[in-house]
Amino acid sequence: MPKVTSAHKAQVRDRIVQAAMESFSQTGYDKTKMDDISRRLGLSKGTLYLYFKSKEELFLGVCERNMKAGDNQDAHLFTKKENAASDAEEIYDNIRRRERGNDKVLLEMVVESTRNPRLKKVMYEHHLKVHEHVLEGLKKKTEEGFIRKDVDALGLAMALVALYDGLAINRMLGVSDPVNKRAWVAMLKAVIAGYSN
Amino acid sequence: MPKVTSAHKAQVRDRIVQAAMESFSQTGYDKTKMDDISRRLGLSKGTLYLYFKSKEELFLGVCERNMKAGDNQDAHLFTKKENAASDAEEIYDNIRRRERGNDKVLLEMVVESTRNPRLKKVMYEHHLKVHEHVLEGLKKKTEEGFIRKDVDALGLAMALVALYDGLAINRMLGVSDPVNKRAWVAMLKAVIAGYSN
Amino acid sequence: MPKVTSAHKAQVRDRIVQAAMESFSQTGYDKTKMDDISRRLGLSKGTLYLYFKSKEELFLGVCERNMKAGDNQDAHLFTKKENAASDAEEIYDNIRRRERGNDKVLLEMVVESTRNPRLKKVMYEHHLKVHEHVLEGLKKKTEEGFIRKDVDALGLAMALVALYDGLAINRMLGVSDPVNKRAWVAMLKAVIAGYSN
Amino acid sequence: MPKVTSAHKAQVRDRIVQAAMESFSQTGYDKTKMDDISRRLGLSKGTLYLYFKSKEELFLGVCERNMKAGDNQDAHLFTKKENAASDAEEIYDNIRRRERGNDKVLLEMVVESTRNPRLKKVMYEHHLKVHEHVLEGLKKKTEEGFIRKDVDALGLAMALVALYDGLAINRMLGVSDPVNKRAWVAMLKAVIAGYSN
DNA sequence: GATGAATGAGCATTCATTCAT
DNA sequence: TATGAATGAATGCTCATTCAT
Repeated sequence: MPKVTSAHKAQVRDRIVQAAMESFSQTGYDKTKMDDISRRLGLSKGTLYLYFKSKEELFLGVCERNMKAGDNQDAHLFTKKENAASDAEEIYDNIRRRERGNDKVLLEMVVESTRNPRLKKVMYEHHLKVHEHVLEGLKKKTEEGFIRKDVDALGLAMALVALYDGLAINRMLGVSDPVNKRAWVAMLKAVIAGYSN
Repeated sequence: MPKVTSAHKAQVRDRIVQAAMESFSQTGYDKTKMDDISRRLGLSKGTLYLYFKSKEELFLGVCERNMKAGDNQDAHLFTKKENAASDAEEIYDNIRRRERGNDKVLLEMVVESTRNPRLKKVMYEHHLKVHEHVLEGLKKKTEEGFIRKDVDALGLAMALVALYDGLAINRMLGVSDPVNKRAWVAMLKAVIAGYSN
Repeated sequence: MPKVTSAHKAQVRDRIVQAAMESFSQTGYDKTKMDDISRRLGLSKGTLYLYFKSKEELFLGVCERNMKAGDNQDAHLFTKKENAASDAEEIYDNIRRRERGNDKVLLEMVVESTRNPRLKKVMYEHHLKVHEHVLEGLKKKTEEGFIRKDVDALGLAMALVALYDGLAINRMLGVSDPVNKRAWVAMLKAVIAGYSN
Repeated sequence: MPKVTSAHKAQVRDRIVQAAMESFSQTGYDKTKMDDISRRLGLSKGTLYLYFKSKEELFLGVCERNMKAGDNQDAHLFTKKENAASDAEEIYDNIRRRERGNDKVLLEMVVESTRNPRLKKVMYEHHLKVHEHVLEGLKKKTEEGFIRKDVDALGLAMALVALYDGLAINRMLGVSDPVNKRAWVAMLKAVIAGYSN
């Protein structure tokens, strides 16, 4: 995937992606100028084009990196019914921590993806992976006897991800994290109450 | 707010907003050209500026209209525990039906709102209204004895809205409606199982 | 010259020219919008086009009117050597009074005339008339024996007009009227001292 | 003030100002298109914006340059009474020579300055400098005993400048240089006759 | 005659991209 | 490799002018 292979190149490429992500986050894809990114890096505009063929390609680079990060991190999951509330909070915090800074680009990415098939594919596949990851966790809990066997685990996994994504939208609109957490907890408690043994 | 006031003018204004919404939905705010919108309408570019003093103002017009539409529509709610699944589906379908065509702009609007305080305010306030609306429904169900009294109704209301919003993101990424509905149902069943008497 | 002949028409035409002159004075030809003029008049934009075929034509109307106004007014002239200073002041004041409000358009007109042959012609001819008018005055004074016979009266006449025009430029730049008058008086005293008997 | 600083850049900047001056002179500020200027230079439109951030800024660049040029050049002044006429002619020619090409923009500048405070300031200050410069010359002549001590030297200096400016207006209107010179000479002879010892 | 909504050519400005050094 | 000056297509917005009512 990297255009250039020496260690140094890979490093520069990484710095560019990082700076681009910050810019895209703050200003949005369209409103971010290549100039902004290069200035943020202390590099010349021309250099960006040594590593990425176009602005769009750079954006895809950012997206791909975001899709990779944290892929395999283990989400902490429920322990026992009584701890539902505090467990739920911890889960929320964990996910939040992982993506510090990402959230705005993520939305941006979703919006862009409706017009960019390649991006859509990358994101769709990543989404599936996340679903599977959560599903994995749920299955483990089912095997441990924590969750009832007749639950639609995949449906629930997808819903949990969607819930989290929806709270990201709240955050964009200025809803504070504690309030979001409250919504998350209220829902998770319902899930545990309803689906656990 | 309307620059021109006669009945006919209000109608033209509406057509413009409608066309703009379609364009913004399909192409995104930045990539939509004023020319596109006017061409879609069969009007001249100049005319747009008789009704909206800038592209941004037009976008806000679209946003405000979206925020208004369906404000007071009653969401069908749960009937009895046994019907949980089919009720959930119906709710989902109801909301979906209301916003046909809107979903993409909505995301676009969220993204833009992070940079436009005025838009952010409009959307935040609308969000609150939606929360209250759902809360109202939950309270009625609580009074009817369908939902347990110790439930954090507001938290749950917010979570339901967030869940729905999150599924909108899924849709953007190409997740099919039936699959989304499955996630929604899985979650709602959990809520009913966990929170209803 | 008037496009329409009934008394009422002529009157409307006059009001338009007057309003246009004010607008052109304040904002300059290019920056003045037809809208500004019509709004100032409380007439519709379309109406302007019933009286003038184009913006440029309207500007010419303004110019022609300016060129006509005050053509035959008699400038007060020198009385006797001893009164030179006060006479000079009075002359200056007289001319000033005549053109209240005009000065800015006049400059504007000169600038435009370099690109508009028809306007140039109108103004050039007017200029000649003014020269002749002043020349007339000087000749009378020569006959009265106040001015020496060997003076180049036409050259002097032109110079007096130019001096006055130059002071108009000063005014544009913010030089106050008293200061301008001082310059005028200093020069006129020299002329009287040097050329009178 | 220059956006770019290397030697080569300064040179390009100069070429731009020069070309802009020519265009503004010929076509006037408003009617000159950025395209015209860039085409005249054989540069792209975008390049202009590397050196000046807007059309207005470029116009100010032209103005500032015009205000600087020839600031300290010494005007030849009167020698003796008998030479009044030829001296006057020479003075006129000298000033004329200095400003070849400028005259139209100067008028344009005056007109614009009534709407642009920054420009007004630049021009007003330059005007003062010119007045002082001429005053200096007159004072020297007074000390040399050529001019009478009781003359209002500052008033006279201002009047001389105004006379010259007024002749510039004549030129715009198509009055030929010889004719203008005749007016100038007629007036200067009067001054010398009236004010010299 | 009068109106003012509609028009669309015109223009300043921006910014992704290239390329000579 | 790295640079950043130069490019020019693209686009939001303006405003003189027209014309149906």
